[in-house]
Amino acid sequence: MASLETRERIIATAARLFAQYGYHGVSLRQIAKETGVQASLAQYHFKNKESVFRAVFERCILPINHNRINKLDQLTRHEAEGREISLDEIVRAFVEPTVLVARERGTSGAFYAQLISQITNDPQEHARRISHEFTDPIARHTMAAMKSFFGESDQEILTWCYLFGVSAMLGAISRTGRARLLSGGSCDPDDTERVLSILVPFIAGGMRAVLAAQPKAPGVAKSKRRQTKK
Amino acid sequence: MASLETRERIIATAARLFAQYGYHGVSLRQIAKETGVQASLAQYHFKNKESVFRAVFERCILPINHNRINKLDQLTRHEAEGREISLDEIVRAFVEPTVLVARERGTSGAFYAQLISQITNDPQEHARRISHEFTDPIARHTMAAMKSFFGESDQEILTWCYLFGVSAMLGAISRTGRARLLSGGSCDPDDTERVLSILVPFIAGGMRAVLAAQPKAPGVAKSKRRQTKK
DNA sequence: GTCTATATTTAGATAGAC
DNA sequence: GTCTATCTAAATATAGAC
Repeated sequence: MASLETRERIIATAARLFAQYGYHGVSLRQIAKETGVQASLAQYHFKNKESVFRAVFERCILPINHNRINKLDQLTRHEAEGREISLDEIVRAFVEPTVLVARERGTSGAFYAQLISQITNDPQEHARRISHEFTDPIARHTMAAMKSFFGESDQEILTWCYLFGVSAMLGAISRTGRARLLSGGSCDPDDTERVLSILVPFIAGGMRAVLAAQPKAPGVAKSKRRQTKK
Repeated sequence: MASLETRERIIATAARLFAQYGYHGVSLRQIAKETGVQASLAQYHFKNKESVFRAVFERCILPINHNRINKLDQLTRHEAEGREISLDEIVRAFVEPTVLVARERGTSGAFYAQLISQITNDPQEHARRISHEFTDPIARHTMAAMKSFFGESDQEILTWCYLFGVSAMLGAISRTGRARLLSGGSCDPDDTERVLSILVPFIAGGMRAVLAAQPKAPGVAKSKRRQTKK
């Protein structure tokens, strides 16, 4: 087997195992064994566990971020051409790529979703480093796209709303079986369009309600803000 | 040192370590060492790692759940006495106890918050068992209190909204430093009243927006639903 | 690039002395 | 209840043959 092929196979196995058992729940030996290679070979291709995890997460997050940026930039272009953009459209642009990947069949998508879920709210150093490198830039990009709804000065509310939105999305993509269980079977986590049709208005509506509940900032003229209704 | 005292000290150390490094990131030996006892003593008090984790999580979740039930039942009583209850009040009743514990000073509250965050979206067996035992009952209790806002038949939307709300709360209590970082310092995660004043309308407003976006169920008379406005 | 072999640590768990 | 001692399994990591 060619070297590059082996590397790829190790990454695919690692994605599955890290998603299932978490960073510390998996050993390099286990990854090598389930890939069908020797442990020392995994250590030849990646020198340690963290670099395997980085490779896996990079594989997971790059296409999602690419997709998110494309959708956001497309909305920005439409706006420049005069069409009015709704907050719902921006929210959909930032949650849809992840939700779709999470429900892909026959790919590592479900594992990727679980990795994102693990990294996002984990306080550990290795998780913070990865989140900072791979997800902070796209966070800023998304927040910039939402900024005119929040008023230029309101970085605090914008940030909290973004973080609450991202977290809500994690509830939609993590495979705990809890939605089915608590709903008595009426929730179908695999029906992505249905999930998005609830998740998107939840996040966008939540943001609008927060804005409506805040006392208006004195220095910001009303005309400088976009309206928040659909 | 008395036996019960030692047991308690082990639990306190374990809470800190599990919160910091996750279930697989901690060994019994490490817990024992940092408690200042022999490893075999930890194995005398708890027979294995999972039972230590269970003891820690139980310690963490019982007072929070107790507080949540009290607040919800108080609202139900007020409603029986004729006062109209808002969705915001119910949401606050279910997020406030956790957010307050998460920001307590001088207790294990911050660690407890991180444990809840770990358990909630983790697909692993040990996490699912604990979540099922300790958090599903309170989830059903909370959803029952929200039911009249959603219509009796709409278990699906109610469940998704509850899960999105819980996840959004996790974004508010996990200590990743991301809020401060992305906001350029204007977010203060330790200002609990401020965080709640954004989190509560976010969740309640999200739920209202989801309800508003759904086509009305044909069999449910409008009079059977509570109004969803504040 | 892939393998065997091995050095070194650390893990979970138990037996038995006090 | 607390300790020492120890078993067994598994981890990371490296050296060196092919």
